[in-house]
Amino acid sequence: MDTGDRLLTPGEVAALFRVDPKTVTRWAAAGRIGSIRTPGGHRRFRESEVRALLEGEGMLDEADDMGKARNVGPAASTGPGPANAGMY
Amino acid sequence: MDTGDRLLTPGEVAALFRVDPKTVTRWAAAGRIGSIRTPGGHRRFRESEVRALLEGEGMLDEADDMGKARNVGPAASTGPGPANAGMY
DNA sequence: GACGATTGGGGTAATTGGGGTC
DNA sequence: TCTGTCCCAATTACCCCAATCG
Repeated sequence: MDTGDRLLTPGEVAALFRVDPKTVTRWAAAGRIGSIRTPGGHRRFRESEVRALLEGEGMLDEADDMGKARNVGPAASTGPGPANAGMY
Repeated sequence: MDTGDRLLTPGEVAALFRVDPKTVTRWAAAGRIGSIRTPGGHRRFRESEVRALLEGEGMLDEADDMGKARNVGPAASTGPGPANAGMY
C-alpha cells in the first residue's frame, strides 16, 4: 500500500540534497516538501517523496517553465504534495 | 472498528515515527500521547492514536494535484485528532 | 523457574527548530 | 529570490544497568 514510507530526518534529506539542514527546514516551511511532525516538533520526511524530488519526477512542469508554476496558487504554496499544517 | 483497539509497543511506535523508543516513552511521560501501562510499568500505545499523529494532527484540507501520480501514503483518515499541545 | 529481547529511568552529547542577519 | 551561518532553546539520540514481557 505504501510506496515505501520510510521517514528521513532533516539531516538525512540535507545530506541527500547536499544542502544545509536549515535549507530543508525552509523547504518544509514553504510547503515545497511534505513533512510529518513529531509530537516534539521535529520533522520527518517521506523517503519516497525525497527520492521523487531527487529524481525530478515531482515537478515535471516546472522543469520547463518555472516562472509559471512557482508562485501561482491561492494559498501561495505550490503544494507539490501533502502540505504540512504549518503550525508552530 | 478493531483497527483502533490494537496496542503497539514503544518499539513499534518508534519505528513508525523514525525515532528512538526512549523518545516515545518521553512523549507518553509528557502527556503528548495516550499510553496504557502494564502492571509491570511498561507502556502500550493505541494504533489509532499513533496513526492519527503520523498523518497530521492539523488535518487541513488540501485539494492539490501535482499532475503526476505520486505517493499518497496511508489514507489520511479524519480521526479524532487529539490536538497537538506541543508548543515550542 | 529460566532465557532472550524489549522497556524504563537517569544522564549527557548531538541534532533540530525558529528568528534574525549577511 | 535562495542559500549558508549566527544566536539560543527545545527535542532527540545514545550510554549505562535493572526490571518486565513473551
